[in-house]
Amino acid sequence: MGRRSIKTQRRDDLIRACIQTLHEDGWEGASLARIARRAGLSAGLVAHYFGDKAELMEATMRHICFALWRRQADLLAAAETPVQRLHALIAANLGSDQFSAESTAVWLAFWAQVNHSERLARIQRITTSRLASNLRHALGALLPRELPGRDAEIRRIGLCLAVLIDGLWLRAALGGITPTETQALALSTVDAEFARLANR
Amino acid sequence: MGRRSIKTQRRDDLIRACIQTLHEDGWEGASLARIARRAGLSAGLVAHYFGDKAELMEATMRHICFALWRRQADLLAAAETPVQRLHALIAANLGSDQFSAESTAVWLAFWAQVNHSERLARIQRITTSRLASNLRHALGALLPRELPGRDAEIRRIGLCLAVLIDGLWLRAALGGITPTETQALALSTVDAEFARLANR
Amino acid sequence: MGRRSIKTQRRDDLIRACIQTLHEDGWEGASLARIARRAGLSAGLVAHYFGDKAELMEATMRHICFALWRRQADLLAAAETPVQRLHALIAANLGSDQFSAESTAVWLAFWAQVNHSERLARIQRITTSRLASNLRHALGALLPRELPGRDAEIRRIGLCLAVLIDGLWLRAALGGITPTETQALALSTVDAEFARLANR
Amino acid sequence: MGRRSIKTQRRDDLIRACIQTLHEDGWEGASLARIARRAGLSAGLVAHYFGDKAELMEATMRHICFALWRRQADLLAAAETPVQRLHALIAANLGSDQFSAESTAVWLAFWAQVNHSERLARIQRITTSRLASNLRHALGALLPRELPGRDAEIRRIGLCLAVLIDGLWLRAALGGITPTETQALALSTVDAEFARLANR
DNA sequence: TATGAATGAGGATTCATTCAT
DNA sequence: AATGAATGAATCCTCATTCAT
Repeated sequence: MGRRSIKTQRRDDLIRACIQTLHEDGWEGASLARIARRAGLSAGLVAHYFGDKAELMEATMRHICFALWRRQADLLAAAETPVQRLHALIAANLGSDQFSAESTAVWLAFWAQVNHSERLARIQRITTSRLASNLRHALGALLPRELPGRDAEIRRIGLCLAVLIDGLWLRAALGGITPTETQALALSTVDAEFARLANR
Repeated sequence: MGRRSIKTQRRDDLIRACIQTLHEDGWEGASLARIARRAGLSAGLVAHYFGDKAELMEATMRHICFALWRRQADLLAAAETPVQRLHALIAANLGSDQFSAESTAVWLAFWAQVNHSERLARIQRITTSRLASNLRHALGALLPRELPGRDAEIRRIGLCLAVLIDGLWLRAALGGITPTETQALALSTVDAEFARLANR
Repeated sequence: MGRRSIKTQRRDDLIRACIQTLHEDGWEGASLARIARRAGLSAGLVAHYFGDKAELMEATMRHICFALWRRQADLLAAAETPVQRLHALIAANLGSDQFSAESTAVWLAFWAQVNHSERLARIQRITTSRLASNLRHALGALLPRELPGRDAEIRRIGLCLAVLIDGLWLRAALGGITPTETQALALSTVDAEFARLANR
Repeated sequence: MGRRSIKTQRRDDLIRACIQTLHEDGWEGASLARIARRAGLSAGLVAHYFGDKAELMEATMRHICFALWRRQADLLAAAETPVQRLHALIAANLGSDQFSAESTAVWLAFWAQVNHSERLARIQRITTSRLASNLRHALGALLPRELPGRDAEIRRIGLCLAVLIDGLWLRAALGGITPTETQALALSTVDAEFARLANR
């Protein structure tokens, strides 16, 4: 399969530099000059490969999302039981590979832009709804058929978990939590919810 | 009651305009000129009253935090039982007065800056730890003394609630949730945690 | 009646510098930096006073047109007979005050932009049609009522004179003619047209 | 007759694309990238075939001039009487083939550059003086030998016609005239001049 | 012959900030 | 207390040009 084309290579370099710069300097500090310099390239090349700063940012956000989606898909594919599938989703979202200082900081930067860029908003909506749908699907296989208010419970627990995951990313981005704690927290919340259902 | 001094009045006008501008135009779009124009003042006045753009932003964040802190204090003061105190905290953080599109959007903008401004970071840390401490205090009065691993449980449930609240703010800022749903979700999560404890 | 306001003064300075720069460096060479430097101001001030480069250019074109219109109006007002009115129009358009190297070069620069700026096109159309209407009006008082095809003749001679004037401006801008020759040429063309009418 | 060399072909493609781009986007909008894209070639090729943007522009102006010169020569060659020769010149300059929106717009773009490029100025001077000389020659055969002030009259009418032609090109470029009107106007001006001479 | 990678300069524009009034 | 004049730096972007392949 040979070497990647220069175009792909350069785009990757720039996206990687963009992520690093967003992490270290924030959205405001992420000027094209700085990003390009970090990538060892000239600023003009961004226009050449992305056309626009906005497009570079969009590509960067998509890059981060793809990594997360792929991770989810991989872990889901390896899971065999419903419980494993639920744990796979938690592990994918809170695993140390995605849940790094860089990734979370970049997400934070993007979240702040979402309301002012329809393009970014779209990517964010897709990511959110994909996780929600995966969670509901996994929960659906776990809750007994005859449970009263089953659908509502699925939605509620799914939303709770998704919100919890967002909150943990946020906290990680703000520097108040370690990856290892987070999975335990999410898992015990699942336990608690099941306990509540059993208690009814 | 007397008139507020002009200084206080102007500072308030500018902070209010700053919030509105952050909401509508985001951090990047919030230039001093725009903020001042919205306040009906000239751009030069910001220097007069705040010295700096950074200081205006800091004051704005403090303004938002104060409102949340005061709300928490008010509702806590009105609560009589431990359960009411816990509900008061949830109501203060997720009540429709704080949990508005404006407030959440402004928080989002600030979160993205926190890692690049020690001053903002300090305010954020105070807010976070104040809520955490309030939550732990309220939970401490609810969990039985003899519960094994009591302290760890308090910390865990407190963290879970705090993270959930952050996640809900985030989601509200991104436009995927209504205020009314959120309190129910938080309350039912509390129920679930208690159910889990009872189940052990 | 007192000094002009700073705003008016600065706008005038910039417009004057713009004209000079267009003359010496052409449209392409007329960067904001160069214009501002010639005016002894900083480049940022253009935004302050005009908002835009396009608006500065528009104001500059309007400035030139105003001067021409005013000159026409002044000379027309001083004219007493129909013949004097016709000569007044020629004198206004080809007089040495408007018909200078600077003015004609600026017109040349603008003409080249007219097809790519609706704003400039509008100003150009107004100028053209104002001269045409003035010419037709003056000619109307000169041609005998009973002349067959009178209206068509008025339009034709008017157009001929207007086109001749444009052509002379163009030639002046390209450096091939002196102002004094031009009025004689225009006047003799008028004579020729009248001779043709008398000959019929 | 054989195929034209690739070099000639490519140069022609680029010149044609340059004309079209000057027409549609004006001098400012005519970047090498855009011109090359319209020609279906890469931007780098311009350097290969012309060395320079300036040289491409020069070649383009020469291309337009050649077409006009050739047209004049063809029509002159077909003319048999002095009057036909004069009409031939008018027809060549105001015929619908040269007098098109494209051609006039390109001329306009070039005129605006002439004062800032000696190379372009030279081409423009040649074109102007060639037309003037042709006109004077044709007029010389028409005016009676014994006419007092004959040489001055030739120069004057020649200049008048040349200026009129320029003015008509200008007006066509600015979009205020149709080709068919123009020849009639030029011809009737010639009539008028002759009437004036006869009247003396 | 042709491409497109790469650069660096230059342009318009925005903006926080300072200062005289 | 308040304005708005003025600056200069920084940002994004466009572009002509060069060069390796």
